[in-house]
Amino acid sequence: MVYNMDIKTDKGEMMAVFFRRSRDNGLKITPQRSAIYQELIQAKDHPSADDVYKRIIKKIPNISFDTVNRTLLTFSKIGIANIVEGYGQAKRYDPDLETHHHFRCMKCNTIIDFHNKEYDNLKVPEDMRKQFTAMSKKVVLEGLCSKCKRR
Amino acid sequence: MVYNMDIKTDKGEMMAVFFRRSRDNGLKITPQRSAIYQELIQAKDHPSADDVYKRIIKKIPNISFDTVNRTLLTFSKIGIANIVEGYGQAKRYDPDLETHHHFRCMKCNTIIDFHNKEYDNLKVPEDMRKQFTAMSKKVVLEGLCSKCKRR
DNA sequence: TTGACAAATAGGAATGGTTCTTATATGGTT
DNA sequence: AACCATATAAGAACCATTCCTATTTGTCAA
Repeated sequence: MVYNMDIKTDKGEMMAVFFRRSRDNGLKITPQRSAIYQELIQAKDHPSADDVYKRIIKKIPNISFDTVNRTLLTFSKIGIANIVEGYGQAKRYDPDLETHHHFRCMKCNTIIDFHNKEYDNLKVPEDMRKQFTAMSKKVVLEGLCSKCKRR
Repeated sequence: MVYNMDIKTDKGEMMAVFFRRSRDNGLKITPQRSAIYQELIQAKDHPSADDVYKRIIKKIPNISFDTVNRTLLTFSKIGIANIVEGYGQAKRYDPDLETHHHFRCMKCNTIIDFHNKEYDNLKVPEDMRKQFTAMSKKVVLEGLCSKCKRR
């Protein structure tokens, strides 16, 4: 008896998305790419390229760091992974200590400040407040700025 | 007649905060530090350490990059500047494409995902929608995680 | 199934940003 | 005015990322 036969796990679905999106974008399905994607969906800690490399080298001992790094960037380009805070740029500083919010252009990485009362008044959810001490909150919008939209 | 005599500009106030906070934290007021802070409050683009260095070298030609970098880090430690998105870490990846939100620990840099309906339903403000195309929005809370709180 | 070709990979070199080290200089205090 | 802890300049070291090139490998069409 094969109980699991028809159960589509989340991860199974994610792998299916991976195959489809790769094909749709004319990308070859290589063992390295598959392994990197698998490693990523197993991870629960928003790993860096180096983190993924360190884990995957146990399974594919001669994989190169460059492949891991390049592949993760490819994943974000075809929309099967997102890059989270820490955009791999130099640290950027802001002397404005008032609560404000950010729009970030995904193309040119410009960060634009904006103010918004509704956003300022957001409450930290109860369950988060129990575990953590939140000292600041801000809304981050990401998309295309007017310059990059034109192109 | 000195019209401006009593007008405290924002920047004047900011400089006052700079002096006070520096003293309170036992930091010396050096020409370099003052100049770096002035440069920062004039900037409107969330500059990187290198950006600030390139600007300030015109005024203090023999200042070193290291001083600029170290000083900006000091500013964020004593709370007169914030570091914005791009925490100077490696890029970090997330295979979860659903809308979710982030809590970031300011000490250990851990990013914790959480879900929240109210946050999901936030509207992009009208004036932002006119200028930009927002493709994602998320709330970022920053503070201390349970581990770092204990210490 | 095989052959051809475009795409992907490994490995190492190069780059760019950040941090460390150390000798010298200086702000703040006595 | 003199002292000392702190800050600075300069360059080396470090780390993450990207580039380069020769080799390998999916994929597709015959």
